[in-house]
Amino acid sequence: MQKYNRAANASFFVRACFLFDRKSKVSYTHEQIECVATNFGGIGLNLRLEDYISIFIHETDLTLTSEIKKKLEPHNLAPEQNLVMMVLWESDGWTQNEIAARLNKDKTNVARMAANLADKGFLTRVPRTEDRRSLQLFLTEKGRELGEEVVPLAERFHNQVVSGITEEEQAVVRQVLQRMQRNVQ
Amino acid sequence: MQKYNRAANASFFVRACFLFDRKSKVSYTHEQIECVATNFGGIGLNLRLEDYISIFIHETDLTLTSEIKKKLEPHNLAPEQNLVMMVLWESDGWTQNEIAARLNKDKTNVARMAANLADKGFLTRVPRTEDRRSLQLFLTEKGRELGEEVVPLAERFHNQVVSGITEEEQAVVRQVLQRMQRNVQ
DNA sequence: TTCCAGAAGTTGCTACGACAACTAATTTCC
DNA sequence: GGAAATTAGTTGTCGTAGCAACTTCTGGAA
Repeated sequence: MQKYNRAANASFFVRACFLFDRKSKVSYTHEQIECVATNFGGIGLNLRLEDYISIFIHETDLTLTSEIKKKLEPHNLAPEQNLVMMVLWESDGWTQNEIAARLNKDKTNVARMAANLADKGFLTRVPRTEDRRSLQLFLTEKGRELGEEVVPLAERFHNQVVSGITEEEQAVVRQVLQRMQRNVQ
Repeated sequence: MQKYNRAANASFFVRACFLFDRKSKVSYTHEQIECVATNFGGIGLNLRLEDYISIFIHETDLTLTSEIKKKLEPHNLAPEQNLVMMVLWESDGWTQNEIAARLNKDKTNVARMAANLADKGFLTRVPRTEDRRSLQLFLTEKGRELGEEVVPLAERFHNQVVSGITEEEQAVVRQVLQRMQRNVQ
């Protein structure tokens, strides 16, 4: 539950406020920051950690992943394993490589997830007769039944995530995140 | 480099288009989707993978992380290790627990990162005299010199990420992501 | 037909992230 | 003053993510 011992947070900012100038050349509105450190170390810092939007995106991702993880745990399913299952619930019989392409994931990880899901009895891995290198993934009855519970759960989670956020805002977020991806590639 | 063997992507969509109805109750604008599967399996799917904004956020995070990872690699620094160093470049002497609070990270992972960074010679871990449980992290000369190169690199990366994105758009993204985090907690 | 390039999948390794369970040091409270 | 609770840090485990190197299989070129 507790990532760090709570007192540390207060002490961090107390010491920061004590040791450093309260004023800084930039003003910040992020509420968790109580005061702004001035850099004495000689290294020119123009940005603070709170300014890096990539850090904020990362934290958001972790928060969302951690919550869906909790909801999936009772079903013996990890978040990314769930994505493999989601593809199969749309329709099964895809090869691991096709699943990897669909999910934009590394084939090695998809292979490990598929092996794990097969161990749990949610799917079977069947070598393709026309190409014995390929493994097709088919839902077992257990895997199909799992979908009856987990698909609604996933959709409820999505609705929870976007509740109170307008379609326009969602569109802006998608477009901006897409642009960020293009910007760095 | 190549996450999956490229042919699989084409084959996924070729088969999907062949097997499934091209029309669907919902229309999508995400360009990577060529056609829309209709669900035959009996499981009621109202959302497709492309609709889950959390998946999109996750992919964005992975893309950004992977790019900064490449840029940091020549400096023998991993992305999250870099965040620990960023805190220390602001000012050093924080305990591991304080660093964890500042970065909103699990103290176990901060401990391992600190040990790793100490092995690399970028910092030293000094037990505090007043409380011998705590380890304070201090930059070594090597660690301080690293900042001279890496801080500008990180700031250039941030500018690259947000280039062509207005302040207003960034504000919307921050506000929406914040709301999503609140929505699930 | 044989050989070679490429494709599908696997194994091993490193880096996180999260959690449980642990040691050791420090506070709290009776 | 001493037992109990709390805190800082560590170790182990599992689930991703990404990369290198490998085997096996396939299909195309000579």
